Amino acid sequence: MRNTNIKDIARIAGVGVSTVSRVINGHPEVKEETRKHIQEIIEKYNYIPNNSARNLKRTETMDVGLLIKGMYNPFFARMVQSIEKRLSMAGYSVIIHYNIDNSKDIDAAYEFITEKKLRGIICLGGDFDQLTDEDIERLRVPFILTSTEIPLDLDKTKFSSVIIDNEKASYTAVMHLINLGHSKIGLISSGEEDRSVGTFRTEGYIKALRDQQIEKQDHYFEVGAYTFETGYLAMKRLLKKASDITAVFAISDLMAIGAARAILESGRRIPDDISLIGFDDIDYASYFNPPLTTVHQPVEEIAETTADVLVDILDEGGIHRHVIFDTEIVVRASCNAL
Amino acid sequence: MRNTNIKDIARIAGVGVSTVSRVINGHPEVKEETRKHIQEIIEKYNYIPNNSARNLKRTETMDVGLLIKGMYNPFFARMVQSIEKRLSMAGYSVIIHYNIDNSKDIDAAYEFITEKKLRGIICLGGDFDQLTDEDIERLRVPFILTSTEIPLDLDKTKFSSVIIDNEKASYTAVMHLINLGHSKIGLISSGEEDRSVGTFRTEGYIKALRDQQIEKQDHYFEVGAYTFETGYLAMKRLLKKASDITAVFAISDLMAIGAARAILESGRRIPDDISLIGFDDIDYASYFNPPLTTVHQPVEEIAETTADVLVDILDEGGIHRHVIFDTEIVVRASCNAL
DNA sequence: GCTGATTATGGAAACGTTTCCATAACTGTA
DNA sequence: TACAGTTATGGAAACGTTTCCATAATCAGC
Repeated sequence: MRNTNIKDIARIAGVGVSTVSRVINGHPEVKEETRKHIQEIIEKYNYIPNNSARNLKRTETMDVGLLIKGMYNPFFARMVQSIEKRLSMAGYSVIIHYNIDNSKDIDAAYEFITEKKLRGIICLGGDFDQLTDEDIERLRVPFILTSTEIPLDLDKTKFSSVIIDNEKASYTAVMHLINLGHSKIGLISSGEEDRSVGTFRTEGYIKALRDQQIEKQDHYFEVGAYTFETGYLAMKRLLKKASDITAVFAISDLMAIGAARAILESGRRIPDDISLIGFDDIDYASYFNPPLTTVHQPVEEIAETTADVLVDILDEGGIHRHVIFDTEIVVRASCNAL
Repeated sequence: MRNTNIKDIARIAGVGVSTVSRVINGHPEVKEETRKHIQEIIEKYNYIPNNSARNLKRTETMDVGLLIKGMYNPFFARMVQSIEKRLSMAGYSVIIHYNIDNSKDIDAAYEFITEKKLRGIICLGGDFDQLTDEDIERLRVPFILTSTEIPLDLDKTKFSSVIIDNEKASYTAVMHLINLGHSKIGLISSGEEDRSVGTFRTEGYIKALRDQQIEKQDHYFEVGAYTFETGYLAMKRLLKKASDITAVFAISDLMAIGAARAILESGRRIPDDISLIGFDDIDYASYFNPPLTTVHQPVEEIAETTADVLVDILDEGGIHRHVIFDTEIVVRASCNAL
């Protein structure tokens, strides 16, 4: 059975197709009476415009892409939900895609956009250090980065970003530990090279130590990949080679909680023997035992802003912008004064 | 600048549009030589077919919907990722939507399908107890349920489901506690009525007690909503009115971990004073302190099967089916023998 | 009631595909 | 060489909209 189309409605209502089209799209130049009449017919016959035809004619879709880097992560999951909510309220369909193979994130974005004819794209995480102006130009649609680091030397008017200052956030986390009297502070960071989220959080750690004239020890440093498992493993290595540390900063809550397991397994207590601080402030953090002190990211605001920026550009012809959110330490029970 | 279209390619290649179309769609009746030639032109000009036009002509899209019930939940987040992976490999775009308002899930599904012209829909969670055959008929596209309970008296040939036996799983969890010597067992379930996931898990609890001739105590029962917070609050109430319980079964890990916080805050220890068992086996369960004994759901297999069923129906004309996965208790450190 | 301006409406082209149908170009056989 | 049968190709209609342009209807001012 063929679906009813605009012609059917026009015929039944005894008007032209253009008038029906105008009613559907809320154009003002239709007589109130006619509008009502057509509206009724539409309701009665349960008519829903064909999106493909619409998109074809308009030469654009109402689809936006959400490219998510890496494996499952509760912080990202939270972002996805809030972004979707906002975007769908604005009438857009959100097509998600996880870039889990190792293709360059920018290439994944390009393919995603062209293949699905997306109107815009939001990248959640990912590594864009090698990004060039040409890469962005090639995309042809609004490009928004979030939860990642943005490269230097890029034309800032050609893309948007909604991020935090990772170095600063990290600095305050380590300062928190130092203020508590710690100087033997382990670091569980991520293994990336280039200017990534991980390297900036590492920078913050280094800077805090330097500012406080604490000598940086290379063997206090270990690497994971933002998961429980890798945090656990990194902590085990750390405990073996740096058994004198009194505090640990893990650059994600997942890794911090993984590390906690290793600490506990070794017979040490948190925070009595080792203080522990994480990063993100995912829900898990406050419900961990002991409740985890961590760096809070305003995930809800970040997500909403990210979506709003895209909608503003798409619907209102807004310009690209770069917003940086503040983070704050939320003190719970996983750190002790020395 | 207009995008290159099939006519451009045809003109440049010196062939008809239909031949180009045949090449694009891999039809066999094109001479190898011609195919090669056209292929080259396509590559050279970076031509990508317009999906809207294609969809319009074919009168169908390549979009499938993923309707997610309720707020952020790590179990669902995990499912989303695996389902997307599978579906996108099969060439489908996955449009997500969270049904967070209180509209009936089946209505949300209907709107989602018609509005976006979806080829099929997967519902993650949600309440479908009032579902009728007519509701499903109205959808007109393959309808797959997962992580929910499916109503009785429905024509099973008209939809698919990929689920677990909630009552049985719950039964084994409580039996585990009973076998450990517990008889004063608190229950933190969900507040739904009807035949929902929560009621079935409650049923399993009741059945286990009955089978072991343990009298059911109404004040051992509390209600939450699958979140840390509600689990915490439920446990606080439970502790107040049923301070003699020696074990608690929470029907989701999130609630179990929330409950753990309340137990710990009250000065009691886990498992020494109170044994605790959860449900789902999210990643966090094994990294909680103490590691949480829980009911393991094979989330990866469930997700993959769900996606595969949909693809099979869509691409191979497969029939609807109903698969039930086994669960198992994974014993960790949150339960003690009495 | 006439004019000119304004408002409301209808017709048809165009968006970029796919596919049916017709025909051209080849094959192999007699 | 002629023919039927196959294979390869091209043309054009159709999918369901939106929007431009033309025209019909209405209105205000005299």
